[in-house]
Amino acid sequence: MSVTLRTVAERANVSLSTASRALSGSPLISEGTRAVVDQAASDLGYRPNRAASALRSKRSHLIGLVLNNLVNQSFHTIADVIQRRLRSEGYQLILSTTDADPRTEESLLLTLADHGVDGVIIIGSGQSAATTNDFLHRGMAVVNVIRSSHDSLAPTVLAADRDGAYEATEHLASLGHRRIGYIGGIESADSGRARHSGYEDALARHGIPYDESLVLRGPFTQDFGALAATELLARSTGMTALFAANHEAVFGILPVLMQHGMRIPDQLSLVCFEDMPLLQMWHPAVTVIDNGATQLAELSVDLLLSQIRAIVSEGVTPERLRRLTRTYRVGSQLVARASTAPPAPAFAVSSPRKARS
Amino acid sequence: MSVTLRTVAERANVSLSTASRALSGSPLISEGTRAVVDQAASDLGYRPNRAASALRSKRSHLIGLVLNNLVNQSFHTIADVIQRRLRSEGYQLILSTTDADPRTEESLLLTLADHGVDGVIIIGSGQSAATTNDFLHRGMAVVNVIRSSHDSLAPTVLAADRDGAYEATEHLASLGHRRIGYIGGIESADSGRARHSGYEDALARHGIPYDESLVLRGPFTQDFGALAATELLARSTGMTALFAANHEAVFGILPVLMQHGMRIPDQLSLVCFEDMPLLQMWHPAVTVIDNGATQLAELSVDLLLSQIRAIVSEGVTPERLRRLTRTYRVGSQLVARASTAPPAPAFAVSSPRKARS
DNA sequence: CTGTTAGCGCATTCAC
DNA sequence: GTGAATGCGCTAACAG
Repeated sequence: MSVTLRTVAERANVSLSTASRALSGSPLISEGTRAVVDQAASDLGYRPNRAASALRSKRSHLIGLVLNNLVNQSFHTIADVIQRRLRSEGYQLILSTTDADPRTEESLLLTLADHGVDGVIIIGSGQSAATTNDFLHRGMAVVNVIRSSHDSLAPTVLAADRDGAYEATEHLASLGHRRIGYIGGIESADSGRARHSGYEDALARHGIPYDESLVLRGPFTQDFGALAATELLARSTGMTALFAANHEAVFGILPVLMQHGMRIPDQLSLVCFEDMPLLQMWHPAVTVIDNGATQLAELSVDLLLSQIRAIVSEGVTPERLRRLTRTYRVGSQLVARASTAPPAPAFAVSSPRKARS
Repeated sequence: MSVTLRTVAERANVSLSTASRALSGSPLISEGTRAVVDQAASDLGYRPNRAASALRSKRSHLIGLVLNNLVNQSFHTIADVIQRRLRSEGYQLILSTTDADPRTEESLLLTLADHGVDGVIIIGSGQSAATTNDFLHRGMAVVNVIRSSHDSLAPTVLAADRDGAYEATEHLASLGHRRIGYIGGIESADSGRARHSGYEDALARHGIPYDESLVLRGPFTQDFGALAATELLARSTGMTALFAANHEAVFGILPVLMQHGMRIPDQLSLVCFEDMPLLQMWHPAVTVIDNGATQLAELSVDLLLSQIRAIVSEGVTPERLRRLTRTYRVGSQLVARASTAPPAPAFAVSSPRKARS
């Protein structure tokens, strides 16, 4: 009933294999026959059957993306970008969310393999290395993003969490702040740990003592942000600047600052991690560390596609796998806007130095 | 090399077909053999090859989701919900974004068909009815969401845009407001048109004359929101309430209101369309019309799955197709929060006082 | 360069 | 209930 490759071949008066080769752009086909076959195909409105093609060739033109959820700004940005890039390369994206549950993640990965995905991009728990390494050995491409996995043989694309946090803190210190509050993520999260140590390092570099009473770390939720901001404002810490390093918490922090009538940046300078439209339009516009979600996604796709190409040409060799294992960092970027300024002399704890250049 | 159904059959000492039937839960299999086959399968760690299964049975267990982008709050909420529901039913989601371009949409739909998706959920341009109707005739399930398509035979799930806008306006009017500003979407968008007419109707119902100078309609962008809010505040309209019916614009409107030191709800009552975390945490918390994105997604999946079941049992019959074509509305909900109050008589028309510190 | 042949792994006839 | 046989649509040897 429907038009298959056979129909096209008959119409073009060539064999099945010639038709197949012509349509898949094989080099060993004369220009003439290619034209004839192409014509026949378009006349008939031929569409290839991907399932058949995948069964035979082991290439489904499907890529799996595994991540926690789509609510987080960076996550849906990444999903959006990856999907666009892949489509332009002839791939489709199977999207799967895990809610950060390792068991769900594991089961999802296996299901993706059932569907014969050519590769997987995973923002994972770090606990599925055995499975994804097996994927690699079976000729699937794998890329880890945002979260690393120690035992994974696949390349990993990470955000520059430590450096970004360092830069944020440094920015504030350079403006003359010495009482810099920090609201961040939990220690058990890679990003939470890395950002906190960037904060610590920058303080040390500027000879500013680390003060626990200025630091609050907790879950990636709006509620925590609200709580933490309220708490920090309540304490008499002499805080003149705040670094919000927990993205989800920002949604709780901003309303609280506003509610307390904090004048930004006069009373309090503010830097947030991860840019978003809201922060640009805020009054005043908020200085941020842009973590480069778009670039993370782009690089991931690049690494995935180059793996797929290598698998096609070289196959699965130990040497190739060895070359694969590498960590990439996408640099973050300080976007200075109106929410940061030198501390108001009257409120500053120490005498304001001139910011060094 | 890898373990296939044949391996399982051999291990269980049954034929290929028996193994197949046992694993797919066919009723004409004895309990004993089923147990043996199941055991063999799990011993071997058997995983079915979906491509082969799809090729043979025409069921891929893949569903396509077509939408504009993942940035819009409602869109990624819907994608998230749909994906979860489908996974729990044994389906995987192929996600495709169109940027609202009908040509991209068309090509995407065809590609999804190439992959043999069992069904498609589409937030579309309304211009792909011919294609999706063809899908229906070919035994694929189709559901339109959020945007209707006049010629589509598939069921359509819509948000209650008019009623929601009516309710929002009514809420303000009931509080005593008579100068109610409106920032909405363009007339050419279904939702833009529907919400505007809900606004008009509610005004009429309360005997409030429609005043063009209070109404600004434009594209679904943050920039438009900022512009529109600035403009409305600049005009001397005596506006005491504002209905922000353009979701994307809200991100522009809020900062401008804040920037101008508008006291909400004292000087201005505010209602927004489409709820989100930020609005709950705003100070004051913003009254919204919740459009029920989650419910829209849930209902869409229900309709899709029931179609798939019907196709399996009844096949593609004209009667079934006729029964299919139906529009569903997910009611919206007014969530009254702190941003709406009766107009303050003394300040209603006078110029804003100094912003509080 | 092109045609012939042979399956990929599975679900589903049809017999028994 | 179970097995044997067939082919879904396509790609990839293998010849020529």
